Amino acid sequence: MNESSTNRQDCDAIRFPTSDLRRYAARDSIFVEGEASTDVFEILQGAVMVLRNLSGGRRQILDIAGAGRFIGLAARATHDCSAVALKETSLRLHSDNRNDVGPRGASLMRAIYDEIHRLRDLATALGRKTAEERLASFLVALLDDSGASPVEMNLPVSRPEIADHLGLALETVSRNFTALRCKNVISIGRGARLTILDPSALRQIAD
Amino acid sequence: MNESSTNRQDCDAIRFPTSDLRRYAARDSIFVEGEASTDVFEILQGAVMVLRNLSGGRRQILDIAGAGRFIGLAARATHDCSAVALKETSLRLHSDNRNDVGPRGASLMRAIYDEIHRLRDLATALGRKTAEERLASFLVALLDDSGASPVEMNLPVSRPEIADHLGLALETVSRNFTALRCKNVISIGRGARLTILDPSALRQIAD
DNA sequence: CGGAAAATTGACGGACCTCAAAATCTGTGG
DNA sequence: CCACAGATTTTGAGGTCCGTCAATTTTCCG
Repeated sequence: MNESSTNRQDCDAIRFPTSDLRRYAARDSIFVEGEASTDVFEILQGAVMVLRNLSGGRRQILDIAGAGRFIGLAARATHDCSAVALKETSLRLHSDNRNDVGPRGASLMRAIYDEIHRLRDLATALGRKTAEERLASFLVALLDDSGASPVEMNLPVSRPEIADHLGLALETVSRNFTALRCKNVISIGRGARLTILDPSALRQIAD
Repeated sequence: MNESSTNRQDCDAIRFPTSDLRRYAARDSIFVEGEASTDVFEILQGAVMVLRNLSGGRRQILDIAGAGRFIGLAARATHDCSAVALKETSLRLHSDNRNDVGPRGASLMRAIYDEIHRLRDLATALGRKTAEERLASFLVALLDDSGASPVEMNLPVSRPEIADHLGLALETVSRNFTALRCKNVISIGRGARLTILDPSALRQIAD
């Protein structure tokens, strides 16, 4: 029942069938839980979310990754989660050669270690942090991802997606955005625009 | 103010200074968050928990690992979490040679991939599962860890530790043990003794 | 400008937490 | 073997943070 844009078979994804480059439009599926896994993807442009689906329409967004990041890591026979493009995205394929010891193998290894670190952060937030602490942690992670200190940024995802990343209801996310704004820690602009007014206060709240 | 048994410097841990084997008593610290990380440990006997500490005495137990498992994976300059022995435990040290392509490197790689898979399971449980679903998921993981299908098992951890693993209060854990018992899914014996009466029902609840 | 989508805000309820007491288990000594 | 004390687990009562449902406001975009 879904329109073709969410289907890998007939979208931009295979525009370069003989190349190791692939392009996706917003909401395009990159890979699906249970699918045979062969490759690792490097994000050249755009953004991707990695998620698990549960019964009852529930979902957990495990990662929100931008340019420079790898996805599809650590799959053995099949993927244990799905990946969806958040906007126009181009990926480079890397055959998952675990025995590659050269510079490419080293950067994959580093990416795998970062993945574990991020998942530990996420599990700690989901298990033992309050809603406000989770939101602050999320914003700090975005801040750190973006290299230097871009006090002003564009949120890569909307409220429902932040909620499914932080294990909250979207209304709770909205309420805590407001709470942080009232404390003058952030400033909320039009649409996805957001300014971190007080990064150190944000980090302190994030704990 | 703590007795020496919780201190790495003066416990059994360095009984074999020139060997790659180390022994720990229950509650001994194996490594601590922030500590320089050099090696990976293979659990030969015993059990270990890996955890993060937060402000306010909160903690998140990220992993509960038994014999055959590796811990200390994915540390770069320093460990990003701590590890504590749950009982008498012996570990073998592996220098973390990421460029090892041989059989040892392959088994480390497999362990790293398993680690990521487990962390994704945990994050999904903590973010989007109910208390009963989390407890069922925990018991299913123990069941699968233990190889075949040992319908009868010994819980490696007590109620407070299960609570800090599942992001719940210990009373909530206890109440949900009772709930599963009332549904005839499990049977609770003396001490840490526990019997899985209906594994498939347990898996269904775990979702 | 105008309709639809997204975000915010409000009221209320529920799942889980906190505090507290009772029950059970463990280990020690008589 | 039993008694007793401490620790662990279970059970109970009440409170709170967050979820659900719903209305309003703001933003998006043709």
